[in-house]
Amino acid sequence: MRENKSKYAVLGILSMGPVSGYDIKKVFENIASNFWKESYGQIYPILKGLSEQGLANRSIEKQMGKPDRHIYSITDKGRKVLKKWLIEPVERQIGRHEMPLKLFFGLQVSLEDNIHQVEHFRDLHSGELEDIGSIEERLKAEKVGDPKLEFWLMTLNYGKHANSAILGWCDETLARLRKMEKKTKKEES
Amino acid sequence: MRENKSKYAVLGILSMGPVSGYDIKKVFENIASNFWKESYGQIYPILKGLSEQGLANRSIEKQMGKPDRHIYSITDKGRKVLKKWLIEPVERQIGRHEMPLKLFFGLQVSLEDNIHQVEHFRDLHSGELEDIGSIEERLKAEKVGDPKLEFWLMTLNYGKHANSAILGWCDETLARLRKMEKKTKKEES
DNA sequence: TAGCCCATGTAATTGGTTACATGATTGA
DNA sequence: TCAATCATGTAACCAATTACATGGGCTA
Repeated sequence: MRENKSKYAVLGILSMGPVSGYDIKKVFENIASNFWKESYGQIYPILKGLSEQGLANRSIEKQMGKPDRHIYSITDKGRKVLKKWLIEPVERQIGRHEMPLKLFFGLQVSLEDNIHQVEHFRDLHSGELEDIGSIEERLKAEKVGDPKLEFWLMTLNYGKHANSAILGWCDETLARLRKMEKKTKKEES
Repeated sequence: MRENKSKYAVLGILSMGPVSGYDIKKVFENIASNFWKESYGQIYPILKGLSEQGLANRSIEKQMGKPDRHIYSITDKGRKVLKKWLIEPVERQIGRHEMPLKLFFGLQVSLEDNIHQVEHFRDLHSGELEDIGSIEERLKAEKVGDPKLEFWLMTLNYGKHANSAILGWCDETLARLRKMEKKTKKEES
């Protein structure tokens, strides 16, 4: 089964209050960037579909000097559909991870090349960890007393665990690769 | 830039020795299932493309009582293209993680529902950890002395770190959800 | 005898990104 | 004055899965 998760992601944002397609993109970029993303090419057609299926209603908000905002609100039917999806058990999904794939073919390049690749990969993820940290601080300040905050912090914590684990793996892997490097140098001499 | 990584994944398998499309699928399923997968719908057209571009050569192996095997071998040009990709730095990729997405909308369902979901998610990943363990033992026995072994173990270690981190997150998250549950019960009484 | 393994491939469909089109306002 | 932000949407394209088509041999 290949369900359209984007549809539920959008419906989920609507469940927290009426927003525009533009706003939805912003939420994913600014709060949930750590585990989700959506492009406009998905969001706008989905919003159209949701209102056609009676899962959301559209109203237009006029602004001066700026384009009109198309605001969508979730309907009772929409909320029901969302809840049904939320309690459905998640399925196992095999992601595609480029870093281990490249290392799987590591014999094709030099140990030095492999080391550079892992070092670069480590940098990417330590940057991500920092980003999560700043989102966390911002939310803790902005959302005091908001009942959503506790759930949002849990999703940020997911990113913290995932990225720290990768840093740990990088360090172990770099140590192993450097050990191999020393060994081959010894054998050469 | 939206590069075709499947092409390099297939080329990478060919770099380790001549194989058929069927074999390639098996390698991903039995050794690399932890970080990669390919469907026949991708593999066969890619192999066709590779031989058209001079990156692989095809030969046919006849078998009795079984269908012919179409064996592909990598060419020098193919090996060069693969190496170029292997040393290119990996890009940051925002995956889509359904579990934190659902938790992001956690307010829409009961704490109990959230707990069930996380418990189920935990089971999935502890199963995955076990799978990785058995692949590791099998490889250690089968591939003694093979220079690829060390690299393959590093990719398995990636899965170990990633999955252990998720288990840790699940435990923390379950504790937090249960604490919230107790608190709401107290408030009700 | 039902179902899985062997083995190759194509066609249909869905999922997702990127480019394009439009245009005013604001800040560096 | 250049770039960014605000704001909505479509069209073209690429990536990937699933279903379909074929068919013999093996095993529970």
